[in-house]
Amino acid sequence: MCPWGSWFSCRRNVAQTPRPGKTGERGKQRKTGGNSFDAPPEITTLRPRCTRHSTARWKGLQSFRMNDDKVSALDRMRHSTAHVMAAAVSHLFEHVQLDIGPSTDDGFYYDFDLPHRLNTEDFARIEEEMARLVKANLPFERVEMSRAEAEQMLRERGQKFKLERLADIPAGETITFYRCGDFVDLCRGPHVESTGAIKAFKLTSVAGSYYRGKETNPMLQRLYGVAFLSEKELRVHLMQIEEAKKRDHRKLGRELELFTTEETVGPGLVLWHPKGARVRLLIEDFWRREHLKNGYELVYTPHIGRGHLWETSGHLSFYREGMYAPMKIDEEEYFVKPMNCPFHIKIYQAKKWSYRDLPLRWAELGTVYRYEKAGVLAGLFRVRGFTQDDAHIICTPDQIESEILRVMQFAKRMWSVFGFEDIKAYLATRPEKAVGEAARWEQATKSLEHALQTAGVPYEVDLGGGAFYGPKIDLKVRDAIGREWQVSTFQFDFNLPERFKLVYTGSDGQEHQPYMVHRALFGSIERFFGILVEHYAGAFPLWLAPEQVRLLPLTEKQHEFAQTLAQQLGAEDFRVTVDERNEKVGAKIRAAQLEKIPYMLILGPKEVEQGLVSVRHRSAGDQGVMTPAALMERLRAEGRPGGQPPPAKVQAT
RNA sequence: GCCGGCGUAGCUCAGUGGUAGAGCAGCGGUUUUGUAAACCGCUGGUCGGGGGUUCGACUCCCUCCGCCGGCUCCA
Repeated sequence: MCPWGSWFSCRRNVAQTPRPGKTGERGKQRKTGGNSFDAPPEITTLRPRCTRHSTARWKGLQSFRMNDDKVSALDRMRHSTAHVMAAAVSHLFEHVQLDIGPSTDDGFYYDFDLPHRLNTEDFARIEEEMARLVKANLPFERVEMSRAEAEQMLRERGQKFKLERLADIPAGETITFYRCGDFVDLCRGPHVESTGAIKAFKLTSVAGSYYRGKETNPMLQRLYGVAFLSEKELRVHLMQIEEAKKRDHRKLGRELELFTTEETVGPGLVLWHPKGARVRLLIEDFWRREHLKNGYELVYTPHIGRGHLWETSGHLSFYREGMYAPMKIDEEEYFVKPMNCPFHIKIYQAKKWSYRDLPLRWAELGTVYRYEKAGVLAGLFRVRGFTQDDAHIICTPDQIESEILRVMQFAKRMWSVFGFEDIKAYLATRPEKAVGEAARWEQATKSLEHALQTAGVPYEVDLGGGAFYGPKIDLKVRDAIGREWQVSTFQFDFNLPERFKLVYTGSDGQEHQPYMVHRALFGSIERFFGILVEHYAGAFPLWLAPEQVRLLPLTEKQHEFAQTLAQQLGAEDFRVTVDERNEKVGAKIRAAQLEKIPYMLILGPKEVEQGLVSVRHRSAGDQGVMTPAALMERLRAEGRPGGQPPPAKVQAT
């Protein structure tokens, strides 16, 4: 079983996260879901705002609960707003069963069961009723009760979920209710003094959610809202949501003709259009060159393999639901690959290796196919066919530490080229059920931690959060608008070397089992591309722009000059087109701006006469005239991977 | 997979049971244009697919597909 299981899960966490605009609250759910009752917020401070995938199973973190006095005023207010919303819903609808209603990263939610199907048209009424309760400035009153009293009260009110939540509260713990007007809720608190403290809120969405997050449980209706301490903050938040929407890679992907998916092709299967394919090619070329520079060899492996291989690897027994049905070839079953590792292992096994040959670093942009449930597919973030930027490192025990450090530094540099400087790491250690000797786990975990310390990457430890086959490091990066993305992963694997009986000959002439590390820097090229589109808001830096320069002749009298220039630029490997349409230059500029082309050259009679170009940059605006040579020098400087764009001047796009 | 919403031209969107519309894009003309949209004309649709109700369905019902927001799954 492959190592990518846990990588897989990280990816899922990310992919599942709300679209921009509904930033980050969902992560909270799982944390609160298992709690005994209407839970107060837990550690929001560990995650920056807009964390989009913090659903992560940080078991270590989960056990940590904030004390009441540490709950921020904002969280307290949001939690109280959830109660007010629950009160409003109880007033407006019949037979409301309450579950829980915690605060989230930017607001709150409350889970209910009621016969009426809530929809967005109900929001106005609910908000109105909430506003009424806020205006009445009703006090929140804390009420302690004995378990018997609490049970009786909940039973009288017919609150079956609350009764179950009550039963979860450990014996000896104080049982508290909060009363606000006629609304009483089993809740640990704390709350604001009175509803008047609630300043600015808005209901945002309604969604189904399983009771206690269990698929077999009934599905409740969850109302989400956002809440802030002032109207102004709420407005700013709503504007940020708008900004995130503008960056949605699915929208930009279509507008900029980068990629599409198509119903008759199948969901989760990506069609790369020429412009998107060009960007992808540039990314992949860069990736390959960097890997070769960094001591990797590149390999290629097939898309399908015999069933026997996947039996040995363990995929068929442990991962089959993620794999597509086999195809029969010459009476033999073949499977489309969900992972690349077994093939890399087979390359290793093609000959005998000595300790002198190690470490081996083999990389592949391997396209894999995995079954994903229909409901979870999302743009490029969650697809059924994708390309891993995969590599496997096979080394001796005394090489692992330097190898891990090397990978860490490699990742840092790669991310920085794409403008991601803010990186955080999560070290996941041995879970209860695990394969591999304890000593190996310990050595591997230590080497991971040392690498993090040496590389100076801030990290948190997720105790027991590793996959059963080995410890791992996951990296998160922060994008241009502050959202976090789970991206790279480095995972030890004590399982596959065992299953495939991997060996090398040591200096003692004996056979030893090598260490194996799986790593992906970008995760999946598709998803990385989607992140990049949102990070750059579609305005790729010069080196990645599918079209770098567009020449805009004023009239057809300048076409010839434009073509000559275009040829010169093309000869220098710049990606150039000429807009020869019968349009005014303003219209040509507008088109180029909307296509987010970095440079526009306006060519009129003056330029032709003097042999100059009038340069306009998509964000810096009019740059004046210069010689073609000067322009090319500038393009070369800016057009290196990671090259700096000119200072941006505010410009409406 | 589950809950809710949505699906009308390439795109964005009007259209509440009685002959399918607009803007943009595209195409053809006119215009020869100086840093974010010239003007005129034309083309373009099984109203996501299938079934049903009805004299008549884009509109109402059922079902399937896809998309969006969540939940779940994620060895």
